[in-house]
Amino acid sequence: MRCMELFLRNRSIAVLTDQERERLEAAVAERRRLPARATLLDRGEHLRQSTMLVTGFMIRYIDDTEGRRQIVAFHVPGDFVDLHAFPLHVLDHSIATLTGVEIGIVPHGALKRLTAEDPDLAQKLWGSTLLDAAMHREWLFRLGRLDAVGRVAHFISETNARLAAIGYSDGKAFGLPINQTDLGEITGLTAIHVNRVLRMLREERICTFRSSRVEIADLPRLEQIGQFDPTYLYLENRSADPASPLGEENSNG
Amino acid sequence: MRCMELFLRNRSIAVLTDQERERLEAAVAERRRLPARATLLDRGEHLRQSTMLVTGFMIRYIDDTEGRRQIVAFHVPGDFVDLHAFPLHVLDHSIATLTGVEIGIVPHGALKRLTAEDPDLAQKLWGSTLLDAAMHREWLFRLGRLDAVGRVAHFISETNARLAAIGYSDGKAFGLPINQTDLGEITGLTAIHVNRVLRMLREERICTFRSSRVEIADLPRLEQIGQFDPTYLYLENRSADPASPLGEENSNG
DNA sequence: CGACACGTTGAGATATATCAAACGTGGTGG
DNA sequence: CCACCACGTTTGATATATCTCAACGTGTCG
Repeated sequence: MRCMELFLRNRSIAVLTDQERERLEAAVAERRRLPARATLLDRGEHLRQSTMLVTGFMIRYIDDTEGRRQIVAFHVPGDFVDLHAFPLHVLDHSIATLTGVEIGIVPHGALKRLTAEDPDLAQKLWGSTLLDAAMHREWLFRLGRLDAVGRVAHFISETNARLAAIGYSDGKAFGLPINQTDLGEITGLTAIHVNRVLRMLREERICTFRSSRVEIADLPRLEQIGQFDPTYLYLENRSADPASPLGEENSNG
Repeated sequence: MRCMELFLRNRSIAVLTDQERERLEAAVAERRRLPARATLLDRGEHLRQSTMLVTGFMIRYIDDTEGRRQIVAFHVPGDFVDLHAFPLHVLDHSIATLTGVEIGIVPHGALKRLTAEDPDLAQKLWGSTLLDAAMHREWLFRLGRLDAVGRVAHFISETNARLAAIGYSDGKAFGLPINQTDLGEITGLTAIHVNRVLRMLREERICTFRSSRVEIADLPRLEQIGQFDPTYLYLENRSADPASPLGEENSNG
C-alpha cells in the first residue's frame, strides 16, 4: 500500500485532493519496518522528520517517576504519528510500536517546502494534528468523568469508529493487538480491574475481547455505557471507503 | 494592553518577531469584554473567527450526559483560546469565562491571508495550537497516573509556571480565580475531596489556596508531589519578561 | 439582617487498587 | 513429540482512596 493511502480518510475536515495526496506521497523519503514493542523515539529527542504509520499499531505515552506509563494516544494506519514534531521540534512524550509496523519517513525539509508552496495543504496538515488534540480532549473526558466500565467501553467504541473509517472494522468486530495491561495504561486502571470490566462486558453480552480480537454484540449499549459521541473524530461517515482495498488482513496477534 | 502582547511570550518554540506580532495585532477585528461565568461558545458551533484572551481567565470543557463537566483546558492571558477552530471550523467542546475577560476577535479570513502570505508565521500559529495539545497530554498523565494530591499539586505547579511566564506569578504566589468545584472539574475529583486535599497541602505547609489566591510555601515539594516537569510547556525560561508591564492587577475574585 | 455561594467537616458506602495464587497457552529447546 | 517456560489471563481476599450524603460554618452583598 502507498504511504499516504489512508491519511485523513473519511475525515470531514481536511479532505485531501488527489494532487495533495500525491505531493505528500512524493515527500516520503524512506519506508521502513519496525518490530513489535519497539521504541521509535524517546521524550526530548530533537526530530528532523515525521512518521506516517502505514500498517500496524503504535502508541504515544508518558512515564511517571516509577516508570509506570500513561498512554496518551493510540495510532492506527493512516495516522501521521508525530507530525506535531514539525512545528514543535522536540516531543514531550515517547512513541513505541505495539505490533510490527510499516512506516513512511517524511523529512521536515520536505514538509517545509510543501507547506510554504501550498497554504491549503499546510492548513490540512495543521488540521490533522488538531484531530489528535480533539482526541486528547475526549480522552481527558474519559479519564475525568467515566468509571472503569465507561472508560473501557468508550475506548472500544472509539477504536471501532476509527478502524471502521479506514476499513479495519466492519462496524462490530476488529483486531485489536493489545493486552489487558495496555488497556489499563490507556484507561488509567490496573490490568486486574480491566480484566473484571471485560468479564462484565462479556457476561452482559455487550462485547468480548479475546486473543486480540474485539467482537461487539450490542454496539448501542456499548456506546451508551461509554457515553460515546463520535463528533470529535470529525468523520465523514462511519463506514469504510469501499474503494479502499482492505480486507481481513488486519487480524494480527 | 495590546491584544497580542502576551501571545507566545517566553515560549522556546515559535518566538514571534516584532513584525509578526504587529501583523497579528493588525488582524484583530474587534475587542470585546465578557462578564465572569459566561459561555463564549457551545460545542458544535461553526466558527468564522478565533479569540485571543487578553486579560482574565477562561476554560474549555466537555459535559457528560448528566451535565457534569470535565474541564479540558484552563486559559490565561496571551492564550489563543480557540485558534484550533481555524483549521477545524467546528469545535468539539464548549468555552466559557471564569472571570470577566477582555478578548480580541480575529476573523478567519484575516488568518487565511496571513498564513498564505507568511509560511513562517503560519508554522508558529500551528505550533501554538500544539502547545495546547502538549498540555492536554500532560493532563492525561495527571488524570491517569496521579492520585488526588498529585493532581491538585500538578495543576497548581503548572499554573504557577504558566503565570510566571507572563508575569502573573512571582514564582510562589498568584491569583487563581476559581473555586473548589472548578478545581474538581479540572482534576476529576469531587469538590469535597479537593477540599480535603487542600487542607492536607495547607497542614503540611506546602501550599495554601484561599480566596482565589495561591501561596506556595514549598515549591520543590509541591512539584515533586505533582511529578511536575515543565518541559511540555516549552518555556524559554521560568521568569517573567521584565519588559512586560504587569503588576498586581491579577488578583481578581 | 437574611440570602446565597462557597468552604468545611463527619460518617458511611463503594469503586478500584493491591497482594497472592492459579490457570491457560503458544513457543522453544531438548 | 513432549516438557517446560514465559506471558497474559483469571480469580479471590483484603486494603484503601475517593465518593456520597448530610450538616454546619463563614463571608459577602443586597
